[in-house]
Amino acid sequence: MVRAVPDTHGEILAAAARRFTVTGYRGTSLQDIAREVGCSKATVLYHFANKEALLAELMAPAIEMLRGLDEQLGGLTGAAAQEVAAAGFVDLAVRFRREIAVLRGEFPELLCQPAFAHIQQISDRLRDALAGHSDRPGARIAALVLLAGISEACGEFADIPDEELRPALLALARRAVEPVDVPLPHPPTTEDKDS
Amino acid sequence: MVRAVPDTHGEILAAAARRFTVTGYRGTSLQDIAREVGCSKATVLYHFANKEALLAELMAPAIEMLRGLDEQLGGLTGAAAQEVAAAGFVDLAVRFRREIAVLRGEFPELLCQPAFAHIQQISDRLRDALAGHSDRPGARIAALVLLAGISEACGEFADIPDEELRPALLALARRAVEPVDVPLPHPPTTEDKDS
DNA sequence: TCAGGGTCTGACCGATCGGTCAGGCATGCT
DNA sequence: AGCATGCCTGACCGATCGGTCAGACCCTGA
Repeated sequence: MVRAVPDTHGEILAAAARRFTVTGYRGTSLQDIAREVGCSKATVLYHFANKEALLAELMAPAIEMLRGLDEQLGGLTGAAAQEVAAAGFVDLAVRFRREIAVLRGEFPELLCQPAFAHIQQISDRLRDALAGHSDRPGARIAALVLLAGISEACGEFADIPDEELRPALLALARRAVEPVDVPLPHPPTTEDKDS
Repeated sequence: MVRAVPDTHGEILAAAARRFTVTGYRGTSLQDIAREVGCSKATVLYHFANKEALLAELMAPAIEMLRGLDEQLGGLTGAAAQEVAAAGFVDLAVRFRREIAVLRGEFPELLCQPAFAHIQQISDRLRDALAGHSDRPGARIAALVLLAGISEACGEFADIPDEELRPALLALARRAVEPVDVPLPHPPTTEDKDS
């Protein structure tokens, strides 16, 4: 036994992650987290400035990976952007499915908080890339449904190992995105948007 | 002017629908709804027994349609079940996108309430049908992502007319579901589950 | 004119929320 | 021994939540 040091900070973080995935961010009180750790609510607030700071520290790795994907997507367009966006987001969703599940349905309110300032813009760009930067409604709808569906559903795949979940989601994403029409021999007419 | 009768009941219902779609069920207080209507919180609770009853009356038509779809799905299997489930759920999502958006992320807690007792089982059967009643992980994952994605995203399509949204979602659903392998001339081997 | 029922309201309730604060209690350094 | 520091706690705070209640305000019919 090298160390019996309690590491309360980490325990609180882990307990919060567990509770948030079950009852959501707003549905979990600091009292709940403290009870799960076995300490007082004041102790939770001793280790974290406030509830939002707890969430921010919990989401930091996922957000960093999302930011990295956004940079990769910077110069890409069309089918290349679709492929990178799909593979990158599937990777992110599989690895951080627990963290993403925390945001279940509370995204709109949460990303108003300063800690998640640019997430909305990043996910907008991610959706555009997945749609092949097309403005056809079908492409945008498919991209939005796919992103929302993977985000929403990945939390329920806790029993499926990563090496099985990842290819299944990726195959689904490749089927689901509306193929971009650039490689067609004859360029599309202007009526395409209304079809 | 045949009637200047206020119809406060209906106004409260409409205001609640508006607020719920923006800030969610738990994120909307009775005070918020009362403020939007222009009456007191006590008036809201005069017309509705409690907050849950308000939600139940708001969701009733959507739930009834979902129940009807469940009955249709009763005797179907394979590709037929997939097609009916996809078309039926897309119809439901398009028509009741506002109501479905209310449940954003609060599904797990809400369907514990007695008013939504059997919704969980119905949506489970809907997912099974969409997966062609296959137990392949890929099929179940695709069905779950599709249902969650449409539910989650449809609330953001307020600006897209029904006649445009419906075929786009239906085409996406048909692309996204993993095809059931019954009609194949050569029956699949047992390794298919692991591919 | 008055009684009665439907509609609405302000005041209030207990519970719970996130967050603050003074102080207790070890431990280790001087 | 005395002191400082880090960790933790119970008690408390104001705000807000869903919900209750007695009574005011109409309108209508006898």
